Amino acid sequence: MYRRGSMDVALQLEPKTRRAVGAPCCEPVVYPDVDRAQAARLAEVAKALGDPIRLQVVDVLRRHAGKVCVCELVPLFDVSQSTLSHHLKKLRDAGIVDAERQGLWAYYYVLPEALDELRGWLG
Amino acid sequence: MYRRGSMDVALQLEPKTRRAVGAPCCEPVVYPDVDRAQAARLAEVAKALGDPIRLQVVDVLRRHAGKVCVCELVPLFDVSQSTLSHHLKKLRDAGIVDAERQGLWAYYYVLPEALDELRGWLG
DNA sequence: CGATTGCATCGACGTCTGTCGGTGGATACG
DNA sequence: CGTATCCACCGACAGACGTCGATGCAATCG
Repeated sequence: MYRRGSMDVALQLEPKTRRAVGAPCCEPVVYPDVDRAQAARLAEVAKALGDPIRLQVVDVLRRHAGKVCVCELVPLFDVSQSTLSHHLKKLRDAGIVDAERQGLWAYYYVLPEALDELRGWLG
Repeated sequence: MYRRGSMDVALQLEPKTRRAVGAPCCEPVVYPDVDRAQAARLAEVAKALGDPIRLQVVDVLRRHAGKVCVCELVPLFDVSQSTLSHHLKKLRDAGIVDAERQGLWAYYYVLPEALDELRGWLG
């Protein structure tokens, strides 16, 4: 529903010219707030990836191309289990991963759409 | 110098099997710390993009495909000039943008390499 | 020269974040 | 049943973050 072209902010940025003293530097440019929602969404995904541990978790899940048990994730990182659980929640909240409980274990996997959105914006 | 393949964490993630009680859930997996540096770098870039204003600033700069004066950026956002300057510094520190002073004005532009790195990791 | 402008930096503030140890609930084993 | 295990959640706490107004500084204008 977003994504019309890419994220067209549609700015009129004129090359700057000398201006009269007392006049403001630049004409104010109207900002289409349609894209703010998408910018907020993209930033949310980027923010979730903005921690080395979370980024590596996503990397492991993507590479594994399957569902990975939390107990396999924990020994990969030098943080406590509760901290890793906290990171996994952040990734879940950002819609980057999801989990599936299976008996005693929780299996995590990547939801590729969120990453695709970001990659799409990156070009 | 990084980038060997992509970011190969080279994990041995076996499908989980039933284990004996008293034994730990999973064998600890050695983690090659070569990739931690790259993960830290990617996370640094992602973190810098993890704010809606900064992401939109980068969007404007990329779309404009040229150097944009700070005074043209300021009216686009609902934050003070000092706040925007702070965000621009964050983007500079992350290596995503750079600036060039020209007389009284500062012109910002995107350094595409940082974004390329992240896009490369995203697949 | 003095005044003004564009921009970065400083100091302050409330909030968010990453980390931990501890706790609790659900499930599985014996 | 009791016990052990996996995992999410709950404080707590130090540090980082986003924001602002004020200040500083260089460059330009008159």
